Amino acid sequence: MKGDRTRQSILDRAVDVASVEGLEGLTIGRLAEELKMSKSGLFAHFGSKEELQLAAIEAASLRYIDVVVRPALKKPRGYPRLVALCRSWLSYVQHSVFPGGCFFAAASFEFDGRPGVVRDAVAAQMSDWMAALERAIRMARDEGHVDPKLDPAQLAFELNAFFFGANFSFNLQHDAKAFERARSAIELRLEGVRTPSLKRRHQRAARR
Amino acid sequence: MKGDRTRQSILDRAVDVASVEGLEGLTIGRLAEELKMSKSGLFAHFGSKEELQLAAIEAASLRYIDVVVRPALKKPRGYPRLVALCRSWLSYVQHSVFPGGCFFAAASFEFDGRPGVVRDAVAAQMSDWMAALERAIRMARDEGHVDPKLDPAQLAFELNAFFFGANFSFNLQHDAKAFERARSAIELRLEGVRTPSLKRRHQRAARR
DNA sequence: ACAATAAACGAACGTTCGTGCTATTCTCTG
DNA sequence: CAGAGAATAGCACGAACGTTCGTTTATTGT
Repeated sequence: MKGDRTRQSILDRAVDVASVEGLEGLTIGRLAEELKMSKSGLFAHFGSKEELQLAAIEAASLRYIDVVVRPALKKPRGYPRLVALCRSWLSYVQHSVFPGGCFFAAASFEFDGRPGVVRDAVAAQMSDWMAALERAIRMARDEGHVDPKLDPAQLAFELNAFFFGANFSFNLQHDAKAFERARSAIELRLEGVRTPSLKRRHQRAARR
Repeated sequence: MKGDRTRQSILDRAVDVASVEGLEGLTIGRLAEELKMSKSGLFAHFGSKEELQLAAIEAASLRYIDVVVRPALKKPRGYPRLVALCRSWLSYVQHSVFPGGCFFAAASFEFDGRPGVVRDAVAAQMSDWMAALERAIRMARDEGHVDPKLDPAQLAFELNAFFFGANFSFNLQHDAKAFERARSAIELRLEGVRTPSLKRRHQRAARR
């Protein structure tokens, strides 16, 4: 239907605006102006600002999954997929998939410390993401690619922190070395828990 | 002057509100209401909302330095001071020095991707903080407490990322293990670059 | 093609926003 | 203790906010 297409184009724009101005700073009037439609026409699609915010979070999540998660799932489970996930996260920020930096990082820091359904939705999305990251790590452990004593939640915490750090250095500080820093932090940590691969063992054995 | 006292109490409240609602969400009317004074009376202290925001950033910085930086400076330079800095950062968030979580983390993610003097002020404060952190690391290196090949800016990036991660896990996710996670991440990293202390060398030598 | 339905519009609502004025009250100081 | 100057209050402003309304224009199914 026509309405669905319009709704989608509204949300595409809303997500971009919100990544810059914040979900609270996102305004119906401004959005309508940018899309050259009436406030009331736009408003009717959602019924309230809060519903618009929730829909924007949902739309942002789809884009996020498309750009960050899905490509990494093509890699074989275990270490390669985990590395791919980290790589695609950094490139997701580097290529400004959301013009204001990572939508969810921004939303997380905007709504922490404030109650409400919007905050709950943001927290839920972040939990989903952290769970996905943790799952990738657990698989790498179960495949024997990393130290079996490794706590997946702990590593997920650390990797996610590096992602936030990269987003911060790149978008606020405009640090040219932002991704270099993040990459080497991640690499050091991952190499630290990696178990020597069969291939490498064979290589070492062959050398003798 | 009476005005100075009033101004200070306004800023104290403004900083708290802004840490929850954001610097943009901070509103003169609401602030005046909470402080039981008139909008215009409050307004006269700053002349514009932007000036209020800048003053709030300044006030938040003073509180931050007081709570995070200054206590750590009492420790001897080098590794002890670096550890103290990390500890006081975590406790600063744990004790909700700002009710909405770290003021500067929130402001950083609110204003990244948006131009203007407020953003510049936030970025400058964060640069100062990162420089201070880096300095503490460099001292530890110069004192011979950590690996001389260590890049201080790199470690500062990583520690700061862990701080953001702790703030996120604690304030948005309400993860009970937030600080445990952050602490062990920090400890692992610091122990990794630490040079064996003289004391420990003596201990090891004595054991033989 | 026509009736039914969906989508978009324009105008207005009451509030709140930041920002000016002008007047009043308070607080220091001589 | 009086007068100068700072601090605060009161009121009004235009603009923007989210929201509601009745109406008009498009799109759809038959």
